[in-house]
Order: sequence, then C-alpha cells, then structure tokens
Amino acid sequence: MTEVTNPEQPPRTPTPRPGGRTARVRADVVAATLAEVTEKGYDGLTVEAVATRAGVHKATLYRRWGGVDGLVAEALASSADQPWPLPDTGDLRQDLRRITQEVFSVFTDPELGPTPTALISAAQRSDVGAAALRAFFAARHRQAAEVAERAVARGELPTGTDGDEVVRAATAPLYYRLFVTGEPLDARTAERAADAAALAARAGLFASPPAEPDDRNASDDRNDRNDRNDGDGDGGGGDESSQA
Amino acid sequence: MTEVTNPEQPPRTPTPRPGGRTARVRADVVAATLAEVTEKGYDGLTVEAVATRAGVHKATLYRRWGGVDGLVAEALASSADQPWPLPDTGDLRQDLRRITQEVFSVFTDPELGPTPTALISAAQRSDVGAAALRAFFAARHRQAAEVAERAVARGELPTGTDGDEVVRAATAPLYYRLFVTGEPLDARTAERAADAAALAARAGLFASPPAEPDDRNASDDRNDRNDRNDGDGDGGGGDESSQA
DNA sequence: CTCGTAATGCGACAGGAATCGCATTACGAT
DNA sequence: ATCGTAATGCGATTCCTGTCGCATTACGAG
Repeated sequence: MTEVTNPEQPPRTPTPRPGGRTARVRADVVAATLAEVTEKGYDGLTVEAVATRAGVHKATLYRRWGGVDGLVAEALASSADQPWPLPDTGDLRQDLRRITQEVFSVFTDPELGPTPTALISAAQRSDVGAAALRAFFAARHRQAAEVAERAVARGELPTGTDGDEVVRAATAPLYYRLFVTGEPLDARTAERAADAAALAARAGLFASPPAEPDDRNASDDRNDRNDRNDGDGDGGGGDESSQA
Repeated sequence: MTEVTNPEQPPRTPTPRPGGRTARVRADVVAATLAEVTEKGYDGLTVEAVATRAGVHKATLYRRWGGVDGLVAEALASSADQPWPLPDTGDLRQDLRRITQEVFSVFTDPELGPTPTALISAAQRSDVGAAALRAFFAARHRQAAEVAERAVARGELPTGTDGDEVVRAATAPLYYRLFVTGEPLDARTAERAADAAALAARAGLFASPPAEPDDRNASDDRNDRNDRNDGDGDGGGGDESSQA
C-alpha cells in the first residue's frame, strides 16, 4: 500500500517542507487528539472536534491524516516513543512482576488510564491504527524482552528462550481482561500472570525449537476421549501452520 | 436506564407480544447482521444494509436495537448460546491444548474466522456491546472451567483452584494476539499457552487465597535481591496488596 | 529582501445516517 | 370470527460527516 522510498532513486517529494508550521500543526493535532480521545472516548472522537481544539481547519486534518484513523495512528506512534521503566531486580519473576504491575497501575489509574485505554481501543478499529498498534507493541515487546534476555545470561532461563514470548505471556492476561473480555483488573491478576510466565519460562516452554521436526500435528482429534498425556514437556508439538 | 419492575405492582408489560413475527424479524436481523459484519467488517456495518438484507425497515431496527451497537450485541448474545466442544481427555494439559487449539482453529479458519473476529471487534466499541462481550466470555469461561474442575477432582490440581482463571491463562495469549497486538497466530502459540497455564495451575498459582495451605513455591523468593532502577513503588512482595 | 509554492484556511456542497409522525399489518385474546 | 393494540412499514425531514475548489499564509531557496 504505502509507497516507500525507492532505493534506486530517492523519490524526492517535489519540495519537502517540514517547516515549522507543519510541525506545530502536527504537535497540536496530536495533543488535541489525545485530549479528545481521553474525554470523549473513541466513539465520540470527531475530526471536527480535534480540529477545533487544535485550532486547525478540519480540511487540513482530512488531507494529512485522512480521518480519525490516521489521527489515532499518529497519536499512537507518538506515544510509542516514550519508554516505560524497565526493571532490573536480578530475578526474572520479580522483573516480570514489576512489568505487569506497571501495566496494571497505568491502565487502572483514573488519571493516566483512560488515555492509553481509549487510544488502543481506537487503534483496533482501522487498518492504519492496527498497523500502528502492531508497531507499538512490537517496540514494547522488544524493549521488555531484555528482562528475559538478562535471565538467560544469568543462566536462569534456558538458552534460546524467546524473550518476546515471555513478555507476551506475562502481560497477555492483563490486556485480555482490559481489551477483550472487559473484566475488571486487579493487582492479584498482575502478579499471577507474571508468576505463571516466569514459571513457564523456567520450564523451557518458550525456548526456540532446537530442531525437532516432531510432526504430530493436532488436526482434529477432538473426538477420541483419552490420549492422556502425550509425552510430557514436549514443548515443541506443533508446526508452524501460520495463517494470516 | 431501563425502568424495571416495580416490586409493588407486577410490572405487566402492557401486553407483551413475543409473537411469531417479532421472533422472525429478530432471527432475520441477527442473520443479516452476522452476514454483514462478516462481509463488510465492522466499519462497513450499516443499519440500512442490515435492514435491507433482512427485509425489514430500518426504522424498526432503530426502534428495537437502537443502532449498530444493539445489533452487534444481539448477534453476540445469540452466538453465546452455541456451546463449544468441551474436551475431556483425563489430563488437564491435554484438555487445555484442545481448547486453545479450538480457539486457534476457529479464528484462523478463513471460512469461520471472520465472523467471530469481526463480532468481537465490533462489540468492543459500544457499551452495550461490551456488556454483551462480558456476558459472552463469562459464559465461555464458566463452561470451559469444567476441565479445571475435573482436574481438581482428579487431584491433579490443588483444591480451591479458580477454574475460570486457568481458562483465562490458557486462552489469553491467543486473544491478546488476535485482538490487541494484531500479531499472527500460530498453532505453536496455542500449545505454549495451554502448557504454561497447565504448569501454573499445577503449581497452585490459581488457588484461591482463603485457605492457602502452603504456597511456598509461589512466593519464597519474593525478597528482591537488588532492585536498582526505579524506586520500587510497589515492593516486590505483592501479597500484601490485597486483591480489589 | 523577493519570490515560488507547499501547506493551510475558508466556505459551500454532497451524501448518508438517525429521527419522527402517521398508515398499515398481524399477533393474541375474547 | 372479531377486535384492540403492539409491532412494523413508509416517507419526509434534520443533522452531521466528509469532500471539493479557491483564496491566503508562510516556509525555504535564491
């Protein structure tokens, strides 16, 4: 979709003008978008309201961002830069607890929570927003994976452990409640999730498959009622039947 | 908002008429909503399109369901009835694997997937949809929790284990990818999630707090060794922070 | 400082979504 | 079979979102 730079010939936008005004407009719009999405929620997010608040004509917003989708994506991209505090306690479980605790704190804080909550919810709606979300979480994962990598370096986790996956396992239950089921989130859940992830990581569940072409694909054996315990701790059961 | 029964006077809806036509209209509308949301996605979901497809006037839809939100909630509520196949292999890990495998299969199936995917995404947007979503997942959790309860009965899990929480732990990573980060989902992730949940459940991480006979393994090393970095607002202990 | 033009401001217009009052249908009880 | 009324059909109307053409501003090069 997005036409990007041609490595051969730098496309050279006719006369790029990243001028001061453009930058100012962008900053104002991002701030206005965040404020609006926080107040009104994503349902009440209107291009015109953002334009009015930012002191910019709505046509400009439509031209540059295409609509609400682009505004949200832009705001999300801007938010992706700010790094979270990364714990380093020397213990994986503790680090993961800090991370999940941080997620819990931010999203449940009546002051800070609504903004990222509304932002993520809004981003899920459109394609551009979804792309921005993927980039956002990819950055988060990559950043937070360091706690797992340090654990590997300490010998706390087996070599080849997928740090991103450890982080995902720890935080998924929180986001699951926040953005899927809509269930309330409590500190206990945050701890449990971290502990469970640490446990699984120590057990080697997130270690990359060395080279085990063990092909027992779990296709459809849901009828047979007992094939209990197919070899414990195999961990590498499935193949990558990656479908979009 | 909805004025409900007055305890004194039996409310007696003037003359309830759950007649044949009303039911037919409802069924048609639900079917049309599912078809529309599958084809057009949520963004392209229009009351008029649903009305046209269902052969019902749009004013009727606005009156009975209030808008797109209500349509989605209705469709979701209808979908909540159909039970998923519940495995019973005699082994918790296997059961959980079947469940996550089922989730994976349904949502990645190019035929079946789009409908529930679009439905859940759509439901996240409005309040009524969110309420329907909570009910939907509550039903799912309650149903699937049986695999954990059977594991408790078998002595495979400690008494007092929260079955819903086990199910959440197993499925959260899948929904996290599907509906939060937007990352692709593969069979391996499904297995890992199930295995990790089973591991954590066996370790007693999901046992209810009231009577915790002994949870040493879960909290023995909670004393943080050396937290450099942030000023530890939390205290790694975490146990003292009672669940809300 | 002067000039070319990208970027924005501005207002009008189109297009669809949501609402309202009234006529018509058909459910359900007598 | 008949009747009262809930439920639906129907069209007009209002409101708002998104788009377009043109005038104006101000960035950046000379």
